[in-house]
Amino acid sequence: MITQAIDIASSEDANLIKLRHKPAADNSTQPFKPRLHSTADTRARPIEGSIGVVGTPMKFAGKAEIYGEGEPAEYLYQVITGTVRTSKFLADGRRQIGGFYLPGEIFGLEAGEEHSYSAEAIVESRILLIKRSALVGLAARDTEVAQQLLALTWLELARAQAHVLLLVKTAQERVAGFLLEMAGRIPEGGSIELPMSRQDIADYLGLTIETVSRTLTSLENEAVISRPTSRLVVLRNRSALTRIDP
Amino acid sequence: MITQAIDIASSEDANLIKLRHKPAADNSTQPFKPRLHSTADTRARPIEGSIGVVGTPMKFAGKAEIYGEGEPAEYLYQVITGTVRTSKFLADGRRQIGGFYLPGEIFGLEAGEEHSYSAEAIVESRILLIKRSALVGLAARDTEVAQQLLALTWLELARAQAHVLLLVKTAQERVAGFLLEMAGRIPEGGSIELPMSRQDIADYLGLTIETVSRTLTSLENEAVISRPTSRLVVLRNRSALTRIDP
DNA sequence: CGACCATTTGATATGGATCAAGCGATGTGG
DNA sequence: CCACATCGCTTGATCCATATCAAATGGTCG
Repeated sequence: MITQAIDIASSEDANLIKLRHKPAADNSTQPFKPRLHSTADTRARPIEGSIGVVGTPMKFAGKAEIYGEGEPAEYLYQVITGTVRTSKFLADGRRQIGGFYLPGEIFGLEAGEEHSYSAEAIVESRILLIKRSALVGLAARDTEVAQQLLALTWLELARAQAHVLLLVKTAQERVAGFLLEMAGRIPEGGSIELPMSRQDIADYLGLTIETVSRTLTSLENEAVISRPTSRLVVLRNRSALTRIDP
Repeated sequence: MITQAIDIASSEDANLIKLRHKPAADNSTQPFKPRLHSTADTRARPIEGSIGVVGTPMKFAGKAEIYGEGEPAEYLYQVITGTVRTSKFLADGRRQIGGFYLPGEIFGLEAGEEHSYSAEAIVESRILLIKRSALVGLAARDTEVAQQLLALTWLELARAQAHVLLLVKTAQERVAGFLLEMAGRIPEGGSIELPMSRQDIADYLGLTIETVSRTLTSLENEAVISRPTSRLVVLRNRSALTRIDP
C-alpha cells in the first residue's frame, strides 16, 4: 500500500484545507456545512471539521495508486490538491469507477476492514492521510467524532445512490448528469476543467469513450455546452442540461 | 406518512426477531455479526442488537406505502415478516428500485433529514418502527449505539455499491447477480421464493420485464435454474451462476 | 365461467457497442 | 528544428443486445 508516494511533503499547509464533500440532496441539515471553494478564505480546517486528528500530507504522481483493492483500510484520505478516482476491476477486465474526489473531499471510507475499491491519483495530488484506527478509536469515546464519521458515511451513501440513478438512464442523461455533478462541485462559474480522461468518464458512467465523445459533440451541436479544449467544458445552457437529466 | 397502516399489531413478538442485514463483502469484522436465519433460535433481539430502544410493530398490506419520497425521515424500520422495496420515480415516470428488504433487515436509513426513496410493502408485512430522533439522541450519548448506527450505514453503503456494480453488467449478469444476492439472503437451500414481481426485479436491475423473463427462460434452458412456478426459482447449478456473474 | 393481472413468447426497432480510421497535440530522436 | 511515433480524442460504418410493440398463456378471484 502507498508504495508509489513520491515524497512525504513537509506539513506546512496540511491543515490549510477545508472540508468539502459532495453536497447531498439536502446538506443544509448536516451537522457541518461543507464550505464551497472560493477565492477568499484559503485558510481552512483539517479533516473532520475541528476534531483534533491531524493527518500526514503526501504527494502522489498522476496515475499513482493510493491504495489497492483488498488492502486493509487503515486510513481515511482527504484531497488537498489534485483529483482522485476510486475504481474496481471486474473479473473479465472491465473497470468500474466508483467516484471522483476533488480538493476538500474525503475518500477511503469503507464498510469493512478492507478496501473494496482501489484509489488512484488522476493528476499529481496532495493527499492528507488520517489513521482510521485513530479515528474509530476516538469515535468510541468522542461522540462528536462519531457523528462526523456518520455524516461522512451518509454523504458517501448519497453519492452511491446518486450513482445508481445515473446508471439506469440513457447516455445523454448520464453525460448531462455527470456534467451537472461536476459543475456543482467546482463552483467556478460555468466552466468545468475535467481532470479525468474520457476513459475514466466512460467507466464511471458505464459507457464507452466513443459514446461519451459523441454525446458531448451532440451537446455542443445543440449549443448546450462548448469545448474550448477537449478537457474544458463550458456550460452554455444549464437549464437544458437539467432538462435532459431528469 | 404511514397513512396506510392497517393496524397496529399487539407487541407480542415485536422483539422476537434478530437483526439480519445483507452481509457486506466482509462482515466477519463488523462490530456485530448479523446472524443468519436458521431453524433454531427464533428468539431474537430487537433492532440495533441489544440496545434498549424498543420500537412499535405495525402491519402493512401488500402495496401499502410505508413512507414517501420527500417525507421527513423520522423512523428506522426493521422487517419482521414480509418484504419491502424502496423506490424512486424519475421525472418521466421511470421507476428505480433502491433495494429489497427481507425479514430481519433494516431500512429507512437516510443521509439527510428526509427520505430520498419511498418504501412500500411488497406483500403483507410486519414492520418494527424505531424513532430516529430517539436513536440519534441516544447515539449522541451512547457510543455503542453510535457504532451500530455507523455499522448499519456501512451495510447500506455496501449495498448501494454492489448495486452500482450490478448495473454496469449485461442482462444475464444482472439477473444472475440478483439471484445470487437473493439466495445469499434467504439461506433456504437452493430455492428462492421471490416475493416481488417481474416489474420490481426489472426496475431494480434497470431492465424490462421482457428481458428479465427471457433471461430466466434461457437460464432454465441451460439447466442453471428451474422454475416450478414463476415466483419460485430453484438454483440447479450455482457455480454456473457465479461464473456468469463476474 | 369470465375478467383480470402477471408472465412468457414472438417480431421488429434502436441506442449504444464494436471495429476502424482520422486528427490534433505532445514528446522524442536524429 | 524537423520527421515521426505516440497518445487521447473524435468521427464514421456496422453490428448486436436489449427495448419496444404485440399477442398468447396461465393463474387467481369474484
